[in-house]
Amino acid sequence: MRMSRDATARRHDEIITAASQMLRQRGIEGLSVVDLMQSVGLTHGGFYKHFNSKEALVAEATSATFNVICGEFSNVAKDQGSAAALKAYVKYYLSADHVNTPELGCPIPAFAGEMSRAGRAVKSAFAKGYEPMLVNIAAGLACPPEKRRLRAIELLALMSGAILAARASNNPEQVVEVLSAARARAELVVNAIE
Amino acid sequence: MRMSRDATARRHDEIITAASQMLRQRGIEGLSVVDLMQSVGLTHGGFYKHFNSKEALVAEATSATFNVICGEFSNVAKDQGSAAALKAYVKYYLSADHVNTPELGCPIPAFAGEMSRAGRAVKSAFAKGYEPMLVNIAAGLACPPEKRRLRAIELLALMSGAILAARASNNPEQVVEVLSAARARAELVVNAIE
DNA sequence: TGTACATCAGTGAACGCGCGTTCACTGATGTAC
DNA sequence: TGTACATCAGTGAACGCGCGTTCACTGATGTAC
Repeated sequence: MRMSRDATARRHDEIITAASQMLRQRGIEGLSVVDLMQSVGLTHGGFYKHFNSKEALVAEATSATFNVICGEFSNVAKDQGSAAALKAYVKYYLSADHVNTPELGCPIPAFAGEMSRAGRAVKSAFAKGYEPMLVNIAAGLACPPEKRRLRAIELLALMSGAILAARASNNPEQVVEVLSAARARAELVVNAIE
Repeated sequence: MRMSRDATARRHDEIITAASQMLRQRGIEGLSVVDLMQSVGLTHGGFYKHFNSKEALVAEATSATFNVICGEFSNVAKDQGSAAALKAYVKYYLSADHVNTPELGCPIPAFAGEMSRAGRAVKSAFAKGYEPMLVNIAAGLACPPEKRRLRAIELLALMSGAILAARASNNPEQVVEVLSAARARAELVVNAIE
């Protein structure tokens, strides 16, 4: 049965939101079209009325994920300034919460590792999403402007590597250790102390 | 036809070596038993004369991979000291070579992201392999002994995050940028300057 | 040392399963008059 | 505003494919006497 335009658009968003979470939890290869459609209460056949392929869905969901993250970041920045937004983000990024809920977290530790095997559209979406994250982070750094971009890269590498290691660990104490080590270094970088 | 004990042991090692590389190139989910056996000139049926399951193979290959890396590290350390070994490792780790040949590189950026979905044996092998890497890195740091472990964690997070980002990038200039940013920070951490 | 037998690495067909994708069909929505 | 028709989101069966795994079989190796 045909759906109204509004209903269709809402469905599309629902699917993207569900895909965004499933992607971060299970990875690209782990996301199945059947499971995804089931999770929004539909059968799999209708998937291709919304997307040309799984690749197209993953690309769109990847972009959407980065957009949501950057949107939140920018909202905090508007209210409290870039430095405060960065500090809040770093605090969240290097928290046990972020380790334990990958489906709501940063895409980098979640599925950057699959990018080398991913299709063009997905790689491109990922690269396009990575850039504004860097810009947002750089804007909140205390160091001289010309150093900010490189520092932002360092900081994001440090943080994403820490989450990657923490999630790979099977020992709760090691998770705490990794997070606190990364937090200490991140604080120095954010405040430009060295 | 039955093979000699030596031949069987050599075959086992060949399979593990091939699996170790395939694992780092394609990830756990991307490694197929058929392809693996074909790559060492055998048919897939014989796989189960060497391993109980794909899971068992991946666990063994993961351990073997970490062992090889730590072995190389220790050899350099014996010849030239821990500090020199660490510097050499950092130089290699944050090189374009490491970005471009994941099959010979560190397992962390290659497939740590799949650990949350991996089986117990694999997770355990990964965690067991991670620890000695940390010890080796810590031994080469210039900072006071009590700070070494946390610094090693930071350094490994920074480096693995940098390789993760570099490999995910589809822009050669961005790869150079990420590597040089991480190298600058890594040098400070290694030399305990701050 | 020589012979008879048990062992087992490797073969290749077959298995059930989940995957992404296709397709004929349904029926409410949107459009044209 | 009302009617007739075209559109298309969603259904559910079906497709080909690659996956991990099993199994009867082969024949050289290892073992027992």
